[in-house]
Amino acid sequence: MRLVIARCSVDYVGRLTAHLPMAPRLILIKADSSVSIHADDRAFKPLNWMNPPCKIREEDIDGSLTWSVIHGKTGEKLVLTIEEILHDSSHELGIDPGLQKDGVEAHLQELLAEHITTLGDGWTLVRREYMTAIGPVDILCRDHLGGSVAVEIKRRGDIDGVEQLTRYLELLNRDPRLAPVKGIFAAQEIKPQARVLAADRGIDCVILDYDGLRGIEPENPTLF
Amino acid sequence: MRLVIARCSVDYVGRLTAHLPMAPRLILIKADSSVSIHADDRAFKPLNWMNPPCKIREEDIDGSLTWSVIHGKTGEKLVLTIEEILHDSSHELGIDPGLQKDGVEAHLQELLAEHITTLGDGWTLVRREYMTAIGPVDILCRDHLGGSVAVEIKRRGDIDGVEQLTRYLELLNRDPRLAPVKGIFAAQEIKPQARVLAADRGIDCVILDYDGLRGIEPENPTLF
DNA sequence: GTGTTCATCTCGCAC
DNA sequence: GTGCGAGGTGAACAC
Repeated sequence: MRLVIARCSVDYVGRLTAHLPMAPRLILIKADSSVSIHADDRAFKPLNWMNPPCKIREEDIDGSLTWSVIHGKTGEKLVLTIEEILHDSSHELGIDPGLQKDGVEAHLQELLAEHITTLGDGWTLVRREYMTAIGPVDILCRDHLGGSVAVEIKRRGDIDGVEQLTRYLELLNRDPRLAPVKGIFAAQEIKPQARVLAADRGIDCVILDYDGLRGIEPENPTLF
Repeated sequence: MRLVIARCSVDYVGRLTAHLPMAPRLILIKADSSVSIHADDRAFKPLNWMNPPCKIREEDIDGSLTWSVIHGKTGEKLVLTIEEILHDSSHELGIDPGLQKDGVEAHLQELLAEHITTLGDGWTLVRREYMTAIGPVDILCRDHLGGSVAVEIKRRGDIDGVEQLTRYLELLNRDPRLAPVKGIFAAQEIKPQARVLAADRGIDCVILDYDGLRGIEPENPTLF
């Protein structure tokens, strides 16, 4: 990884056209040749960048330094014009062991499938990721009377999720072995608008208690 | 901006729980106190980060360096345990003049509004951003016969955009001053599935020629 | 490869 | 503040 602090201007031509006026910035050049330009705020997003795979060509034209970064597949172009280099250092980092995550949608699905009776006594799991022509339904199960129920799981329940479940239900209800199929929209948090739309479509809403499903004290986790 | 290359492990507890094992990485500490941890690949996304507003507390416990970053509003926590610092430098950058963009949806909307006859001879603009209860319709106009037309503009036309326009049309058609309202889905590129759904809903699709609208040679832009 | 969906999405804007 | 939509979204996973 090469760290450069420099006064530079940047031009990007690709999915859009963008320009950064001359100013001091951080330029990150990583081992995969990807380049990102950072200002002195915002943790997440660089001002400008080029994703791998790409190639960097360094040129010295009329005493002004120019770095051209070209994407290998799309031909997108990022051109840095450098007026003054204030810092330049390189470091060997090696490949990263990577991030270990917990608490995402897949895990919610897993937990709810394991504890399907959370939705009602006597309910049984048919299967997770029940395949349909337009995609997999998160969970297909049966209620205590044997009626089919399709469950759509989201971390945060939005209007889109209700639309998605609606499309699944429309399709599933064409299958005589399943019909009639009820819908349940399950999420850790459901937006009011999504709740209204769900009610209008005859879909029940269920709030998922992540920690409860894990059987852990429902308390804010602390590190130390 | 402070640049630190260090062997570190990272724990994040907040919207999810995540852990990075001990390894050499870049730690960026910006002027707004935001922190991001980068591996030696991927231009865009840090391995881990904390957005502003946040506070950093540095501690030296049992000879091992610990940086705790806590978000000011949500209480999210990022804890860095540092084993060895390989590089540490600070740089004054000042505030950035910012990115100038061109070619986004707003500009497409502007251009199409200016050249509304692109959609048909004798068509007239009613207004851009026509407000409804569920949000603004990109363009409302009238065709050569005076019939109302709602236009949804996207850079890339996806199934979501068709759903969105459908909701607007449903609402607009309840207004007796406007009904019946036709729909047009306009984008630089329209996905086949979106096209099928639009056809099914009686919505016309129009491909927007960005350079054509600008009156510029429809050629790939090159920098030099 | 293309398509679909998730994300600690981030970010901006309007109400 | 909250909601909604855009993003050069990026990234992962299925087909």
